Order: sequence, then structure tokens, then C-alpha cells
Amino acid sequence: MFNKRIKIKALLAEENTGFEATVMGWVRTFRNNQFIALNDGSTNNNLQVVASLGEFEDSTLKRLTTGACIKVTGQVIASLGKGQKVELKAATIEILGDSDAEKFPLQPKKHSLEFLREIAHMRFRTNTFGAIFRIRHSLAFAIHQFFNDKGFVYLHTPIITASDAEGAGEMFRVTTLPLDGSAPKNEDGSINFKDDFFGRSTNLTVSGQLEGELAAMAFSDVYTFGPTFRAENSNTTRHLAEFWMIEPEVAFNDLEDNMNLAEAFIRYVIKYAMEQNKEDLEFLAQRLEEEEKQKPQQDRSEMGLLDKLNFVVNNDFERLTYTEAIEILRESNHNKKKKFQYLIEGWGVDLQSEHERYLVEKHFKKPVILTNYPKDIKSFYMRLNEDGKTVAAMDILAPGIGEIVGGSQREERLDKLTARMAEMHIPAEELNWYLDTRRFGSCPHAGFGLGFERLVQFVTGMGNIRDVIPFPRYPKSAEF
RNA sequence: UCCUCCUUAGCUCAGUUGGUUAGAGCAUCUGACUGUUAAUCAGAGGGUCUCCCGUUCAAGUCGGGAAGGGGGAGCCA
Repeated sequence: MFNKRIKIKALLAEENTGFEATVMGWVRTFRNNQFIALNDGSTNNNLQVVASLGEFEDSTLKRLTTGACIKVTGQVIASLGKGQKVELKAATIEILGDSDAEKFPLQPKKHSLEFLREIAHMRFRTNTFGAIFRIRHSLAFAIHQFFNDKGFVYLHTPIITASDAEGAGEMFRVTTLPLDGSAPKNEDGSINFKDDFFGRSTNLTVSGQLEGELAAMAFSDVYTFGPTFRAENSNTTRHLAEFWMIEPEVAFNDLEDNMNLAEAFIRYVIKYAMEQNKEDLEFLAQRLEEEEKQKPQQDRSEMGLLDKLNFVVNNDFERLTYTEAIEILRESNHNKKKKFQYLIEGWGVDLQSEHERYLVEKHFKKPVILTNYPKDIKSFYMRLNEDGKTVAAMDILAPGIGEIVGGSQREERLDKLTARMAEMHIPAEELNWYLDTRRFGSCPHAGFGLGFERLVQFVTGMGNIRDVIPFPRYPKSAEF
């Protein structure tokens, strides 16, 4: 029954008319007791279905409410009205699912993103979220295509991990032990995990990087793309407790290769979305433009969404070292006039959001790659530079959303790595498996982590990360 | 977790120095019209003013607390 259906996107692209077609979808509006705007999610554009006067029972027409699901068969004809090239003249209309108009929460009008977030199970049916999630899909697909074309192996790293030494953030505990206090305890009162499901303490992964490195020491080029969990109490527009991360890890790459890969990757996936989701991006660009008009002049961005994406695709990112960045910031008028909340005085401190924003949005006005940070503000696995005080790290900062990529050349020298771990009080015995890569055929290698939702945010122009993942998880929120 | 702002109809919002029966637009319902494009026109229904405590003759309005939400910061991707 269903396989004769034609998707609305395909039907709207059809050059010919005068043939019979069956469509299925959800009613967006029903105007004038005759005109159904029908959407099936294949595109934001609705198909106009015409139910000619007198040809349908009143009882049927009454059920054509916003949100109802219907099946229509009829003739595809050139539209008699303006606004669309073709329309479907209905011969039969079957109601597949009623929608009580008094209770259906979506109305043919503008809704706030905050309201739609409360009905995330329904928001797919709006133009905005339709566009966002089709673009999200394209980006995900493009990611696999990019790496596949380059001969990378897609590695599935575990979601449940035993290691708690990765240092990437607070973890969610995974256990089958009872929570009522009856769990077995050690002599010192701490929980004894011997009888837990895995016989040890386990957590949800915060990163697949360490496992990625293991595989890179065999396949040379690998990447992961999967869910990641952080139990940080972060309440911001760019953090989630459950998010998707892309983590390539490449043997024989140094920091510069790593930057080149990241830049090529970002360009590729954006370009892909621009080709595949032209209409959706135009819709979101329009939406953003109207939103910008509500803001005071000084807060408006200079470039529209499409200009911004084109700019990123066609221009190199700005590359500079942490030391150079500090110099620019220290010499900036902004700093001299004490406009930063945290003034830049010396070398060695981590940059605040306001500093990153200044560099990206005011000084360079494009994505920036910062490299060679002081070792003391970075992770243990990053390669120590010749100067002995910086590491071969890189962060890519994007306008509007800040850090989109964090990566580094890894420390491949066993003695240097273990020394660093000792300094940072990371128990080497727990990461013996990781250190084995440095013991048996170690090699220079590099990789990075890219937050998928931040990428989707950048491409769609959405301001809040909770609006670019179907069902966002964040503190005090795990509905749906 | 910290700072800050917000919470009034299904949605988006007005609501004056505290003062009778809390308003508008959209949505919904009823009717009219019938080639509409967020259709139009007429009418109707719809409120525990987030919750608790307090001040007062009187609280949507003032004070305290809680919950939820927005924005910013930190942590980071």
C-alpha cells in the first residue's frame, strides 16, 4: 500500500503534469475549505493539495486539521493559483491519523524556540527544525564520506569505559549495584565494585581518543563518530551532557598535518551541506536575518549565514601560536582601555571566552587556529615542544560558538609521557594498555576532537546547542 | 556552580502611583464567503496572573523563599 507513494520533494521537482500520484504527509494548514498545505518532511516546501468544493464529505473536510496525517491520491496539475508551479487535485483523501485542533500544540504561526524545546517530540514538524535536522543528517553523512574517501577506518570505541584517568571531565557512573545503600563496601567504607556487573567501577565514555590512538597504531588513519557523555554541571548555549564527537587519529601526522586535516574536514562538510541543503540553509539564513533585525545595531553580525559559510569554505583559517595571541591581546586597545573583565598581563594563563571572542570576532573576523599552548593548561598526552614549556596543541575557534575543535600532536616518547603523567598525578598502572602503544612501535601521531553539535550550530546559525540535537540532555533535563 | 533577567489565556505579549468584572493579537470553536498562500469577515468560548509565605482594609502589582526558563561566566567539544 505504501510503496506507491511519491515524496513531496520529488513531486515538486517534477517537470511534467497530468499523471496520477499518491502522497502522504501531515497537514500544515487547511485554507478556504479547499487548499491543504501538505508536508512529509522531505522538504520544507509544502505540496498544495486541492480538495475541490462539493467533492468531499463535510465530515472528511472537518478532519483536515493542522497536524493530521493524510493520504491523498489525485492528478498532478499545473497550479491555477500563484505561489506554486504544480498542485495535486485530490480524487481520494484518506485520514490516516486525526489531530485534535484544540489540543495540537503547533499552530500555523511563529513559535519561540524555548516553547518548542518543551515539546521537542513535536518540533520536528516545524520548518525550522525540519531544516536543522535535515542539515544535521547531511553533515553526519558528509563526515563519513570525507574520511572514507581518504581511506580512514571508522572505529567504534566503547561507550562504557573502565578508565577514569582520561581527565576530560566528570563522568556518569554505570552500575547495576543497588542504590539503597546495600551495595557491598570495602573496609574504608567505599563501594566495593568486585560484585558489580563488570567487576570494577565503570563510566560512560568522555572521549574515544585513547582507544582511537590504539587503532591508529595499526590502521594508520582512523576516526570515531559517536556519542560522548560529560556529567559537568554546565548550563550554557554550547554544552550538552550527551553529545556526538568526531575524533580522527592519524599515525605519522604532526601538528601541521593535523591542522590541515581539520581545516579540510570542516570545509568539506560545510560545502556538502551547502550543496545538499540549499533551500534549508536559505530558510535558516532568512530566519536568522529576521532575528538579527530585532537586535540593536552594534550586536548584529556583519555577515549573513550563507556569506559566513561561503567565507569559511573559501578562506584559510588564521593560524597563530598562543604566545602570538597573548601578544595581540595584550597590545589591543580593548586590553589597554581595560575593557576585558580579565586583563591580559602575563604569559601562561588560559584564555577566557572574552579573549577568544575578541580574536575571532573582532581582530581576525574568521576562524582561528591557536597552537602551542603552555603545557600546564593542557592534557597529559600532548607532545612537549622543544622549548620545554609548550605543547603541540591546537584549538580551532569559530565565530559565535567558540572552541569547535581541540586537538594535538600526541606525546609518542614513553619517557616524556610517563614523566608528564607522574607530574599530573595520573596513575600509569590504569593506563598500561595505552602506554603499550609507546612501548611497541611507537610513532609520531596526531588527532583532534570535534563537537558535532557545535558544527551543526555553526552551519545552521542556531544560537543554542539544545536546538541542534533532537532530544537534548543537560542538567535537570532528560525528557523524551 | 556563580551572576543576571524573566514567569499573566493554547502561543506571543500589554496591564499606570497597590483599588470594582485582568486585556490585545494570533490560535481554537460557530457562521459567512469560496483559487486560497500565516486567506478574509462577523461572533463566541477560553485565566488557580508559576507555587508557598508575608505586608496591607485591599496584591497580577510590594517583600521573602521555592520551582521552571532565558542570557552571561566557569568547565569544555
